[in-house]
Amino acid sequence: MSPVKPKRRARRERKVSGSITLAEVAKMAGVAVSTASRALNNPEIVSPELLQRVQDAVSRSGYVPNLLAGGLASNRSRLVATIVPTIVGPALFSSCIQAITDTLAAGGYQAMLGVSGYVDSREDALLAAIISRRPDGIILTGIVHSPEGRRRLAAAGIPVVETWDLTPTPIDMLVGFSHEKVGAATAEYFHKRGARRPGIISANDSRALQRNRGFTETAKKLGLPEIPIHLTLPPTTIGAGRSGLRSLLEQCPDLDAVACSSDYLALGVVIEAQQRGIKVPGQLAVVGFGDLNFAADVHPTLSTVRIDGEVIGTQAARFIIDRIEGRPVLNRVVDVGFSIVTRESG
Amino acid sequence: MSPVKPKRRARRERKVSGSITLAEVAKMAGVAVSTASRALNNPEIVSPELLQRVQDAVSRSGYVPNLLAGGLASNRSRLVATIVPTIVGPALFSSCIQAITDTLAAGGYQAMLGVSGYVDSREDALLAAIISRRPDGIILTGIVHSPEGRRRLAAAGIPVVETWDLTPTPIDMLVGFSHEKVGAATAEYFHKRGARRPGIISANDSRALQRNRGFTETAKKLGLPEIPIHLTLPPTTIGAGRSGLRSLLEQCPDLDAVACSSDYLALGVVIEAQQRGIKVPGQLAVVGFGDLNFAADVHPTLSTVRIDGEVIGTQAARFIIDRIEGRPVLNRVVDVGFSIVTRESG
DNA sequence: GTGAAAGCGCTAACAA
DNA sequence: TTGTTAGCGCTTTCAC
Repeated sequence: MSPVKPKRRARRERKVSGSITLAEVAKMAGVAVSTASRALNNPEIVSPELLQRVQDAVSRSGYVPNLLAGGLASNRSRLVATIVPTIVGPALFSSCIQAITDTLAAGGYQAMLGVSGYVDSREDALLAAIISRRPDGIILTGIVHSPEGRRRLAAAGIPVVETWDLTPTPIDMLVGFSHEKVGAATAEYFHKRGARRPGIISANDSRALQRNRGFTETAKKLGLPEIPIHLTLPPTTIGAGRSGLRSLLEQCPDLDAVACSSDYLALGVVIEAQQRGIKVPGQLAVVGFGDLNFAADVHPTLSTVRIDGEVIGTQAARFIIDRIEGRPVLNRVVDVGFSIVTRESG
Repeated sequence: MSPVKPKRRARRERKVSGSITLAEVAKMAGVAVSTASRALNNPEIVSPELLQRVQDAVSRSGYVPNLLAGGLASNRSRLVATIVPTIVGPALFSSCIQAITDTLAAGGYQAMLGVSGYVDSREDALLAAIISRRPDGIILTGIVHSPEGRRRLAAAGIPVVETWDLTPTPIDMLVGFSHEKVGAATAEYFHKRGARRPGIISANDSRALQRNRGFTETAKKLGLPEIPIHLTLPPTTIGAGRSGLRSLLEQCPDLDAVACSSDYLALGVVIEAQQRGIKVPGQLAVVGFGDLNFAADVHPTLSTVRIDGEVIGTQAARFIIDRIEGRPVLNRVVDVGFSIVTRESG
């Protein structure tokens, strides 16, 4: 019986990218593709001569590697996704994101920023889109609220770092600080400085609410009266601070201190107070949150809670890199703490 | 002669991703991979019954598509990269980026944000990293300065939109406004309102410098004296505005108007003026740039140049989507213009 | 409408 | 060291 000769199929017609491939570079350099690949990824294991020839071919051809293909083959994308709720609001995240980007870049990874918005469903969709791209790690600024999202993340088996928040049940790794302690410390701060009727102006987001809880509970222990709270929708603006103070004063004319969930709100409070002839800090003490770049430049200068976003970002990126590169991460939770910066406003 | 029997090689050992693949979904649904693929990407061409079976299998297995593989095979990544110089500085970009993200998401594309920093070499490196990921389009906020970068972009054959600037030689598509005209309009604005000794406080970046040029040239035509300029390094802050005014007043004590390259600077000028007992707008008119969210909330409210970042972002994203989807882009350059918002400060 | 299989460009196992 | 080649998981021909 004659052997079944496989039918020779015509070569499939496929539209190709058109750009230079590693194979072409290899041919130019007169080496095998694998050698060219090694020359680019592990130059130290290639003989100097061939290395040189490959590098020449690369620069002559203008070759740009296709990381989609590389990632698929190696199962490593060299991409670390960072999800932020917004880039509009609290400029507080900015230095953190910058630090993440820089630290990752230094380690040979690329940061990919995704903006989730404040809607849970959007966040889930973004998460799915991101996981589809098989990043080597994911950094979340703020917790993922939906259980669906958390499950997806856990299932993906990708290193995850949550930031800004010290939640009791992290998905994987965590770097942040205790919002409750910030609130408690602020209440003590006011109390120590003689305030007897403090209030709160705060964005209606979960982290700010945690700080409020810390504040009110401590205030109670210190024997302060019920704390009036004015909530405002994010993003926090100077305007919201102004109207917040108006509303708080209506509820409570003898207000003598305000804790704000952002420096923008605090600045708004100061401006509104000045307009009304209320002396800050004489009659009203104001403490903000974030130590944004203007806090030391306005008049009066703003007392505020300072968080080191850079430290958070750097640590988060390190966590991811360590995990990717197989180094053991002993302590999965890092508390970076905070400090209250005393300036003129309170 | 007996046919050469190809030696049966042992199956290669390869570490695999471990996650569910389309092949497994297909097997679960009892269909071919190609059918499963079609069910996900072109549901309308698959029979309702098989479609249902595939969808069931997807949800039962928790399948997450691998877009690296998909992108490699289809030569379309569904990724649009957006490069921003920074996310710290002018919050002006924020609404633009948000609009880009939203518009792309609505069209089924994902926005990937890259932060370039202000260093050219960093920008080039980022560009290379991004092109390696084969995005379907690239949106640049601000021009790419290095010729190397421009060449790379052109060579990549990826749709490119430049934004914020109306340069004479766009790489591809462009949406922005004329910074020179902004400067000219500001000079005219001051002149019309009676200023006789205007000055400029401005960041030392190319766009702000273009506005300065427009300002000084128009001022000259209007017969105004030489314009004193104080330059400051980005990012623009309230503090920089304050010291800027101090320095300008030293050079030129009879200053009666200041154009600032950002609202932060303008607010700093207002604060410094108040500290010195200079009346704004009585003795000093101040105009900012950006119409940031606080401009209407501070006291006095800030006159400023307003750019609609949302329009820019939406248009940029539309450009990209149209191009990707093969719709003809007739007009590759869009001027979105600007307006001067008159408020209390000038 | 469905299935088989040939790639996409690259990495890595294996052989030499 | 270097070369050969089998995949990575998917899309898209091509054939039925």
